[in-house]
Amino acid sequence: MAPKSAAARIAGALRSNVADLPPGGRLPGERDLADTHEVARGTIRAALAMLVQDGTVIGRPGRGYYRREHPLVDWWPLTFERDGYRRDTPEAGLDAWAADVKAQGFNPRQDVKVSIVEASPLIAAGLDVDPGELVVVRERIRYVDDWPIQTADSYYPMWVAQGTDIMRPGDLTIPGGLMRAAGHPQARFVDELTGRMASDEDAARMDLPRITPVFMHVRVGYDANDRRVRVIVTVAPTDRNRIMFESPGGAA
Amino acid sequence: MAPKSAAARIAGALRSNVADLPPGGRLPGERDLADTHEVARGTIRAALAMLVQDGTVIGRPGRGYYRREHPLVDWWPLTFERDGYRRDTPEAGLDAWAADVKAQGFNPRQDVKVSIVEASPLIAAGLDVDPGELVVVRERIRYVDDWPIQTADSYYPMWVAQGTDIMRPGDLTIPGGLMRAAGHPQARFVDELTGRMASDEDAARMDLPRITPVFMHVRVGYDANDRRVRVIVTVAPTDRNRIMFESPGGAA
DNA sequence: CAGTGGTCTAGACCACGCT
DNA sequence: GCGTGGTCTAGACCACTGG
Repeated sequence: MAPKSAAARIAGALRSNVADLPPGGRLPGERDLADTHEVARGTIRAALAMLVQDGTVIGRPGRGYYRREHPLVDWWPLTFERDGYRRDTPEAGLDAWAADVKAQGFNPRQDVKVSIVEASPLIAAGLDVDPGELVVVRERIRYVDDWPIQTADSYYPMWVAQGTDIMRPGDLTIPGGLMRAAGHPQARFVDELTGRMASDEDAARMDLPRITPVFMHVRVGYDANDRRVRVIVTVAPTDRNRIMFESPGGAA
Repeated sequence: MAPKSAAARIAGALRSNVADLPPGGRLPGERDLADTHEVARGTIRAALAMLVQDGTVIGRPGRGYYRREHPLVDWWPLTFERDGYRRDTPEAGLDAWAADVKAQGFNPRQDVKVSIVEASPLIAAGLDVDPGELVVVRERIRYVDDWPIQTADSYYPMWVAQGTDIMRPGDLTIPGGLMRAAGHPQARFVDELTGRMASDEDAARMDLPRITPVFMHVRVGYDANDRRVRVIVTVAPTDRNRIMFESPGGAA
C-alpha cells in the first residue's frame, strides 16, 4: 500500500537492529552499513537521519551512532493553582523546572550567564520595547544527568531588572521566585509554542545534530498592571523533551 | 564566528529572493538555482529544505517551490473556564477548533471518516484496553481555507461509542459536545505533546513533504468516574500551526 | 594515525503535473 | 513530451575523534 523508499525500508531494518543493542551500544559505521545493505552511503545517511529525528539513535560526529540511553524528560510549562495540583511551591532551592525533573528521578542542573544585549525584533515585540533597546538577559542551559536538554533565556526590560537580583549571575534559587523578589510578581502569562529545525546556535549550545526538530516556547509575563515584565524563550529538542499539561473538562 | 555550510549560505540568499516575491510566487527550479549558484543540485535541495522546514516556502512535487501564502494558524488546545476566557460555548454548529479558526478570520472545514479498527499499542495504552481490541475511530482531516492544517483522530472504546452519535459519519456539530450527548461528559484531560518528523501517513493525508516537523498531541479524556473514555491524536505540521495558551501567574 | 560523520559533486532514473 | 521535484549512486575532500 505504502510504496516505501529504500531509505525508509533500511530505516525499519536498522530500527530492529538498534532494539537488539544495549542502551548506549554502537551501530556499525555508515560505510559498513552501506556495504551490508548494498546501497550508497547517502541512502544510509538518510535512513540514519530518520532514526536520529525520532530519538531512536544519537549521532556523534567523529565517533559513530549509538542507541539512545536517556528517556524523554517531561516538561510541564503550565502552572495551575487548582485542585492542589502540582508545585507552585517548589522545593527550596529549585525552580519549577528543576523540581519537575527531580520528581522524575533525574538530576537537573542549569548553567546561567547574565548579560546586557540589544533587543532582537522577537524580544522587542514581546517586551513592548524598541528593537535595539538594551535589555537584560539571563541565558540558561539546562542539563538532566549532565545531558543538555533545553535552553531557556529570560529577557527583562531595564526598568524591571535594574538593581535587582535579576542581574546577579549564577543559578539563583530565590524562595517565591525571582520576579516576586524583584518587585514585579506576574499576574498572567501568554504562551506561544512553535516548532522548527534546530538552528546553528541551538546546535552549538546543546550539541545537537542540525536535523533535530525543536519546540520553541515563548512566554510573555505580565504584572498586575498588565505591563510586560519578562519574556522567556525556551528551545527544547523534541527528541529529549515531552511537554505535558492537564486541564479541566469542557465541551470539546 | 559561525562557519556556515554552502547550503546554509545559499539558504540565506534564497530567503532574500523569496522576500521579494509576491505571496504564492514561484522560485526557479532546482536545476536553474544550481546553475546560478554554481553548486550541485543536492546542495540546492539542502538549502531549499531549510526554507521548507521553517515555512518560508512550500514545495509542490512536479510543480516547483512557491512563496508561502497562508499565515500560521493559531491553535488553542486548552479550554479554561476562567475570566470568561474564550469559547467553551462555541458558536452553534462549530467545535472548539473550528470556532477558533473562524475567529481568526479563516474558513475551517473538516472531513470525517468513522470506522472500527484494532487498537494500536499507543491507543490501547491511552484507552486502557488490550492492543488489538476493537475501538471506534473518528478520523478527521482539518482544512483552513481548503488547505490541510492538521489531522485529529478520536478513539473511543466500544462501550462508550456503542449506539451513540459517535458512530454517525460526517462532521457532527452537537450542541454541548459529542461526549456529553453520548452520556460520558469528560471531567478532565491529560495532554502530552511531542514532536517528530512527518511520517509517510502524515505526508499522504496532508500533502506534506516528509521533511516537515510536526507536533503530535495526545489527549486522554476521563469521565467523572475517572474512566478513560476518549483519546484524541492530533498531528499538526509546525509550518502551519502555532499552539497558544494562557495561564495564571505563579512563582515561576 | 586511521576511522568517523559532515558536506559536496556530477551525474542518473523515476513518478508526477502540466500542456 | 517536457519540466518538475524525489531518490539514488559512486565517488571526493574536510574536520574532528580516538588511540
